[in-house]
Amino acid sequence: MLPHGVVETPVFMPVGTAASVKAVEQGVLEKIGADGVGAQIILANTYHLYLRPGHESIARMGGVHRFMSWERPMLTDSGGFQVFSLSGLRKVTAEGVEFRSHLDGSKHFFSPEHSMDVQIALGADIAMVFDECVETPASWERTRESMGLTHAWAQRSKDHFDSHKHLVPWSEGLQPQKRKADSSTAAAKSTAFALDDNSEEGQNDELKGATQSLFGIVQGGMYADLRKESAERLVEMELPGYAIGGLAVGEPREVTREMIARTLEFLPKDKPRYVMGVGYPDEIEEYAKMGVDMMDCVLPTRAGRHGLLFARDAEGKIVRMNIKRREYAEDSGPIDAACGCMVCARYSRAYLRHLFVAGEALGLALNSVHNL
RNA sequence: UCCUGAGUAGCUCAAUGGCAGAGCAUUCGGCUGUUAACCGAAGGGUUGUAGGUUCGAGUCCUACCUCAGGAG
Repeated sequence: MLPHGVVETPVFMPVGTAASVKAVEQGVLEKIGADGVGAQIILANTYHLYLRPGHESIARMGGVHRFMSWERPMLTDSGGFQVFSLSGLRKVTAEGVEFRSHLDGSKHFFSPEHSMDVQIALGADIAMVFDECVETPASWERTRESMGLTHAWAQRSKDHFDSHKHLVPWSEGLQPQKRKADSSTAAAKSTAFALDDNSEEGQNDELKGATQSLFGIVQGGMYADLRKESAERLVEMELPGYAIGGLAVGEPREVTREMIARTLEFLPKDKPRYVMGVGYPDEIEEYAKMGVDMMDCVLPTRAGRHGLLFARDAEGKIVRMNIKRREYAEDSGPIDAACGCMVCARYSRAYLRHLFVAGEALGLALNSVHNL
């Protein structure tokens, strides 16, 4: 149970880094699916929102939910990955990370405690522990050292979070989404979404008791023994959910799958298990079948903005469609006849190609919606 | 009719007399906890035409053609 509602799993979370799932308006995001139901939960980013417009400003504006008018659950990434991936000048110590803003070069310092303060202020339904993502490839020794830092930071994140988290944050002015309750999140493997704005009375009261949650992040690079150690160490902290981080950073798919499998077996099945940063549509399907409950990825939206669409061939296999290709110039068919999304129901490949080639913003939005 | 300026890739333009290039466009590829409506590759030329000078001419000279501006 999250402050802004129930999330049915397995679930894919669109990435909305700067309080925006790029090119997709919130009202559309809520109902993009074939069944008229859209994203259940989105991801926003601590690092980016801290730098701009600033978490304190967002808190004064009523939190991310009210700020961006998103009434459903939201998860915030802790900023650890951003510090790793885009801050050229950074200094990691046991205390935290000193880094320079990619916007203006100004110096900043993130500790686990500070990351928690920012995520709490943003009003995240689910916050993530502040972790360090090790580069790939990295030696076993380097990976283990980094993993140890992540564990220490996870404990500090939890200690700080537990004494500061909010009840139903910043949502006084917005009605929480009312939807069918399903407490067995990890067990629910149905792909049918059951969000319902007309569910029974009393749902609001139940939601009001929900607090922000903090998930742990398993690291350990590409070493199964370290993955096991990391998972066990985090499970000892008794967090409400666990993520598998540090994957899909350049390693082969087989390695990703292997690391996920070798981590899942040490994570409790009755809590959400979240693989961060994946993936391709077929990967999402595969990992969900392996028992992963949550995934997020920029791919559907970024690829969409870049003209790469995902569709299924006659055999149901996922295929890539580069919509700018000449062959679609007068193709009156939908992206994917079996898709049923609001884009496939209405627009042709030829039109989408035209929009993309002409640089029309609508094309970016429609491509993103289809991929999501 | 005369004067001036300009003619180089599909377009807009570079290139001290010394290997003819860029941007855009075109065609294709890439994208995994977003610095990304982004990044990359490829194709594309008798440098307006005809002569001349020179070891060597997109570049200098002559004539012509086309376009723009000006004068009459």
